[in-house]
Amino acid sequence: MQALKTHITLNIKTLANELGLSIGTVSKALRNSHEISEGTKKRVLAKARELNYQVNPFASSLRKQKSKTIAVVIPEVANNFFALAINGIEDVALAKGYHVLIYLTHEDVKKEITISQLLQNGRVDGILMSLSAQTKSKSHLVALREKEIPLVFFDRVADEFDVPKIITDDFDISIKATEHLLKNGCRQIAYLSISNNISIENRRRSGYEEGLRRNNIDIDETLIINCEDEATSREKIKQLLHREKKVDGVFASVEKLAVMTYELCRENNIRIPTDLKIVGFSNLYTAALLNPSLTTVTQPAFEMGKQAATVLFKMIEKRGHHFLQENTVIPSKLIIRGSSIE
Amino acid sequence: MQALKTHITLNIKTLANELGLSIGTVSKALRNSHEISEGTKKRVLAKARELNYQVNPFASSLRKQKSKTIAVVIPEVANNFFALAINGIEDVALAKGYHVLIYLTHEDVKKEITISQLLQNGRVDGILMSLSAQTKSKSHLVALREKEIPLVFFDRVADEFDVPKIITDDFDISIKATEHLLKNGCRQIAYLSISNNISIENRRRSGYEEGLRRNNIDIDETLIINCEDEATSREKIKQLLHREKKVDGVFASVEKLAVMTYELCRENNIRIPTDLKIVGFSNLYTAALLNPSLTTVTQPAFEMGKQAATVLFKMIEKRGHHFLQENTVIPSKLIIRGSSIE
DNA sequence: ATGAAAGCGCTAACAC
DNA sequence: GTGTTAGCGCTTTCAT
Repeated sequence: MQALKTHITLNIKTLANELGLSIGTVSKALRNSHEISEGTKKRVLAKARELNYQVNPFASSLRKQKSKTIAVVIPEVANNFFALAINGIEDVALAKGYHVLIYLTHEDVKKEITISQLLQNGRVDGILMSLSAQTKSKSHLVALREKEIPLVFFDRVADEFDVPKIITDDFDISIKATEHLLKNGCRQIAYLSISNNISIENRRRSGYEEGLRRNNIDIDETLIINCEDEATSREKIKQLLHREKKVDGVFASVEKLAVMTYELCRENNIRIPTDLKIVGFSNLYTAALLNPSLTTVTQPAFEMGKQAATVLFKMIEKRGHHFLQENTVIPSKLIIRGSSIE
Repeated sequence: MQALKTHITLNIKTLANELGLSIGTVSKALRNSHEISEGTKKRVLAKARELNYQVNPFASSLRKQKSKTIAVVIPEVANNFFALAINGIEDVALAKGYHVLIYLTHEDVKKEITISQLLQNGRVDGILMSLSAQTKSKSHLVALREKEIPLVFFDRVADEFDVPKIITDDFDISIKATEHLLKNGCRQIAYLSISNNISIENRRRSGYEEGLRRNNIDIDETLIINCEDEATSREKIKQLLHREKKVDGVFASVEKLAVMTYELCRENNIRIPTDLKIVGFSNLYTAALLNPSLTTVTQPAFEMGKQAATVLFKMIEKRGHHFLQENTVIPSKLIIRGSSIE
């Protein structure tokens, strides 16, 4: 038994009936086809507005095999970098008339895999992704590629994976940050890593090591702390701060770890910058107001999001896959504040 | 010999052909219908997994008139409150198998209206919204209601609009915050308002006024600053800090304004808390690390998001029931830190 | 327990 | 310049 229709659905058919036109004509008029006379177009548009007619997106998507939607897959949203990147993405998407679906992995590769599977069914025309700290295997990404869904990485990228990537100059800026600490007297500089599985991380870490090397400082593996596991990283950093051979500098590869170090210093009466100097990757908008103000490597988060979306739309529109080499590097800034100089 | 790439779409029909079943049977098996024998279900599921078959979401949505998608419409994402709220929302949505579209108004009511229009076409099954500071007229919301799209407000709500609302105890906590400043010696307390058009704002402001009233302090309208316009609010606050009759306390209704006050105090050599005491609504996770640490009214952002989504899904599932009275109030916490006590 | 078939609302190829 | 119609892929009623 068919459910009673309480009110007539406002579809292209009712619109056509109202106008005494065929649905084909109305459809074309709505899409501003050159086949249709100006007069008819005007009439149709006026009626559509009058009745507040909206095209059914599912019927349209089904027919056209396009969703006008992109997905943004990121580890976290309560993070200044990603929040700003979303702003950039949304900016471009809005201008293109696209919708933005958001998926959070919470740094959990299992979620990343689940989400990647969800996105294989054509729900989105393209995907912007920043990998979770846990991600090692890339089979879920391969599956996406096999479905030929345009994919762009930003910030947390898989180097060996052949898609466009939007990154910052992690290596160079990390050298700069490390040398800045060295110049300010640090000799035992620890590196706080968010993972050792992701390319971004390796690039930052390599920059740190290169910075030491250039200044003839031996690399001490025990100063490189893997803070992948949120639960244990606090304890690891605490131990680091209390080790016999005093640590006098910390380079944090992500904001969260810089803040954690601040908290631990406070709890353990370690003075910044006197006892310990700190530099951290961060888009914290209160960096200058911290006690002491935090020296940051500030990423062009908004620009990176914007650029990532721009490249993705190029791929979506050109359906050709000649963007594989397109790697965009946008420079970060080292902003020197109180935490790294006396 | 490589075969020509014949683009065979993996749809329910190919799946049915592979299995030697009808598409109807396959469809039912996939949805675990009781009409289908266990054996067939197993066979279908196995094959679906083997071929990595995924239901086409648009065909399914078109047929079922359900999108399995909700929209979140918020003023900003680079804001700790909203970012945490999204976490809560995403949490619930994921568990329900729903997708989350995100729309940012950037506090611009024009964008809010455009977005509301976009969402009238059935693209989403429900909407979670936090109003822009500019929003006065509600006709765009009326349109949404006329289309019978489930709608839930959170945080920035329109009081007079008959939909479920998830808020915090703005009035009570604002009294508490104001009285806290009074107890600590403030007599000229300014209130920084993000708008005078939105209910949330009125509730916070009323709490501030009630706090003064209870302590027999006259309300001075010149101490209530409307910071709706981002461009001019910095200047307004600056003037406030320099007025003849010295301001000795500031209650900021949103995080951004508290931070702005910090910045201005620094620039103008005003000492916190000696010269000026500050309390602000904020979910800043570095509040304790600021110089001085910031006394905050901390909202249960994650919980509010979660609750908002939960109520929305109730509405979506029960189609046309009466949640109109359902107002949920989740208490905030006043966390006293260095900016408000000597 | 399975199959056939009618449409969900739209677009585009083709007919006039 | 306008109309007709065949699907897009799926769900669901009804028939078997």
